[in-house]
Amino acid sequence: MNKNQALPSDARSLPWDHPRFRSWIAVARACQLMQTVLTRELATLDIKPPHLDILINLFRFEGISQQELARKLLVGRSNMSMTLPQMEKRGLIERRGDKKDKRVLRLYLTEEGRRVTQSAMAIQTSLIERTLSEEPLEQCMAMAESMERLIVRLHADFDDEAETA
Amino acid sequence: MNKNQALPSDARSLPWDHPRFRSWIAVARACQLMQTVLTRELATLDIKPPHLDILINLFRFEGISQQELARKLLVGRSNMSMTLPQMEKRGLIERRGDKKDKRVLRLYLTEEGRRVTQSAMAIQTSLIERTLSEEPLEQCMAMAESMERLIVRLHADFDDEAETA
DNA sequence: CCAATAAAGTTCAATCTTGAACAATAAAGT
DNA sequence: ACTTTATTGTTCAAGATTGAACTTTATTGG
Repeated sequence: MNKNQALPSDARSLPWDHPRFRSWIAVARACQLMQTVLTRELATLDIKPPHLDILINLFRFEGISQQELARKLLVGRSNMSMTLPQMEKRGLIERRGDKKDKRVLRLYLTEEGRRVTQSAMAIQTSLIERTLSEEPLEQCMAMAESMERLIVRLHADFDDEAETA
Repeated sequence: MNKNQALPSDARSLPWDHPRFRSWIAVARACQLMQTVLTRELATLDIKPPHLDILINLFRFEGISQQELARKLLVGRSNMSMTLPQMEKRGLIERRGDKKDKRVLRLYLTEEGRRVTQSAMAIQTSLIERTLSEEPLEQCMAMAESMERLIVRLHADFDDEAETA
């Protein structure tokens, strides 16, 4: 019985024999598909999922800084520096310097941005509702709670590895 | 009571009031974090999640064609045409022409590729087990079943929109 | 007050991904 | 047999993302 455990690289005990592994693969696959379909449906508004993520965050947290936004979205600051000016040129958002701290740029939705955000959220919500409608509400809630726990755990790993490096 | 429902673009009834929407956002966020952490841990092997996806599929389905692989991974054929030659140069995989059909290239792992795949799978499995260890097995299984159903539903949408276009 | 350090944002080069146009081969229809 | 249509894989240009180096502004410590 020690034999198998002593050989981590052994072909026995393949990952797909682990129930949690299989479960997670299903989660990842569903996410990827959802993303793909969402990308297609958002095309009518000429925006992509990353833009929607930004818009939704500005919708909820008006006046957030680029840094804070990048952290929330788990992307690099440079990403924001490349993407936000484009969205500004398209008239979706506005960037104004902070009065107190001249380093930070605070972000706001324009009226047009707010309209696009609401249309896009309607598309996303409809897709999600349509896709999850057959799943019992209890099951959805239980899933959400599990995911919240995973997020906490993963964030610990994330920050750990970041400061170790 | 009719007032609110008659205004779909109204600011009331925000997406995050819908329990299924909130649930899915949590799923998406957990996935993204998992991906980020996995990317960091795979760096020691000098491969990235897309490479691992390819390796795992070759591990399971030896002799698969580029087309089939692209379909499984939900990426474009051009992606495979760009990525696979790199992996071939790194000695992880091998591409051999099909005898019957001169159009198709069939994919195989090299010995080195098999070693790397096993190391990478060990990393991924360990990360998943570590992250999901506190979730009851029943809950994991229920989640997996939900996800399988979502995948079926989304795939229907996916194919629909593809052939409509 | 001044030097050192930290933080916010930008720039740039490298890498990934995608979709459209293309070449080669196979399958179908006549 | 032969023209048309499909399929497989490649190429190319455009767009997205990242990490490192850099600039400007704040903060900290002497």
